[in-house]
Amino acid sequence: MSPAEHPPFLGAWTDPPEESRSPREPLSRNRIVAAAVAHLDAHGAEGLSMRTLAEELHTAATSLYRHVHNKGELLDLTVDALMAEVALPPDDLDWRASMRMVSLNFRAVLLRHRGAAVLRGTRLAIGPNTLRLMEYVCSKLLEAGFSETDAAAAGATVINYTVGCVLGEVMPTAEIEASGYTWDQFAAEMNTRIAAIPLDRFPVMRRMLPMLLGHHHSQPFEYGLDALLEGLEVRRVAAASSESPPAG
Amino acid sequence: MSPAEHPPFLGAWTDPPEESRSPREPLSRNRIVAAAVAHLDAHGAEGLSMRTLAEELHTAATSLYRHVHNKGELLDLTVDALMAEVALPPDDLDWRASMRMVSLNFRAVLLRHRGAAVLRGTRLAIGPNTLRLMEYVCSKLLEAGFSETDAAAAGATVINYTVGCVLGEVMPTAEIEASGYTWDQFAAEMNTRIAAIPLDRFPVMRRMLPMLLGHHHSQPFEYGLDALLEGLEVRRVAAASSESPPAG
DNA sequence: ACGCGCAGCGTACAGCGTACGCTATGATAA
DNA sequence: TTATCATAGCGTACGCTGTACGCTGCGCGT
Repeated sequence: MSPAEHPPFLGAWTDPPEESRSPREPLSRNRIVAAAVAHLDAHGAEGLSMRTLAEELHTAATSLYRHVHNKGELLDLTVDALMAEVALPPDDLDWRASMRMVSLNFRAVLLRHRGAAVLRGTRLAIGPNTLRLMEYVCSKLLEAGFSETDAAAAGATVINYTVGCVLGEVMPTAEIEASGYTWDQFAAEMNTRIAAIPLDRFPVMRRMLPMLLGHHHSQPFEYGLDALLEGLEVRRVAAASSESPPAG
Repeated sequence: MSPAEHPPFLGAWTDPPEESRSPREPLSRNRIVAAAVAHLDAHGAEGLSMRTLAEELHTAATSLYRHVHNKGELLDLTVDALMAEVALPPDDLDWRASMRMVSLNFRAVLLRHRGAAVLRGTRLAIGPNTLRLMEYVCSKLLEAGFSETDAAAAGATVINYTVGCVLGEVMPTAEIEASGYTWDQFAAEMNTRIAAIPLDRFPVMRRMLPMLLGHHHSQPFEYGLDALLEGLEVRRVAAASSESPPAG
């Protein structure tokens, strides 16, 4: 039973490169999704193909289809998997602090996974982790006194605002990475592109575009978020007081 | 010179189907972009290929490249072209009414062109029409008394909120159209999918998901928009009063 | 009348998602 | 132990994509 006993016409016995001796843990949805997240993080939203993904998993492209109906489903699973990373605030915070924190955490996760963030903007992926997040947001709003209609609107508002902002923040940097520029080169390029456009039709933008594109830090995001929450609070107390006016 | 004089071995003389007698107006960026918008409106974000687009223009695919560097540029031009449709409010409105109106108009345009709306969420297209819109928003905010930093943040907030919401509204309907379901079938499908998920872990969502997905009307959007504007107003007056405190 | 520039196009290629059917492996029944 | 069978994995192939390249033929300047 020693290796030498194998008939030579089958070829010299060499250990098959390593994968069949430690028989490589089997494929699974989770392993595939994890690899997809990693690939998106490393190489951005473009250029994730079933073939390259399979290669990273030391597998054939078509093998993936045993675990995933099609690429679309894989992307949806990937988006939902990301949502699991969003930490939910502790229970004792009031609704406003909770929404603030969940929005910031959400944004942080999306910025940590810029490639997948674009997908979250584009695809409707309602999986368990997404539901967990929305469940938290809506129930917190309900228990704070928002009506069902208002809670739905307010929750959607917070989430949509967050996603919209992250897309706005991610797109420029995605563009930059794609073009191989540095931030400064890109800013210069932008300036020349602005200068090229009918010259003085946009005096304000000429000064402010860098500010609008260069969301490196979270200050503008928080500015809008806090404004939004403040407005929601006003509506909440207004609704609460008009709900039981005879008591007044 | 009558048609009958043409030598028969070239085939019987029939008018070349019509395109070479009225020699079809020449290709141009504008014509291509217009066709792209039309195609996106008619067939959704998926399935816009250079070949199909060329076919609609009675042209070969590669001819398009005489007027457009690549597909990406075409998509950017398309998005920017859409922005021209956003009507700007009359001059005499105050900043809040202006922002409200520009946001509603913006949303209306994106909903009118659902296919292209997804692109606006994904691509960074800074063309003249986009700049015109941002120029208006920012200058209105500046003249209302926002500082440059705050105007940039507030403007970005309004725009990003609008885009984020529209994406949230468009995605479900896009999903529906793609799957060929009706709205009711989709709702039912969603309910079964929710029911399939670990059953009672999401009691709130079970009731509220239809509300969250079924944004047929603009009420939730306006709810959040008005809240946002109210919060921005609070910040504006606070900044204005703290800017000249010695006068108090 | 001639020549040239350039819009338009035909062909070709690499890469994509994925349907289909074979193979080999590991669990189960006898 | 041997025989059976389900199924994970894979090789091949098809139709589609974006687009590089080089030809063609029309329209304008001379």
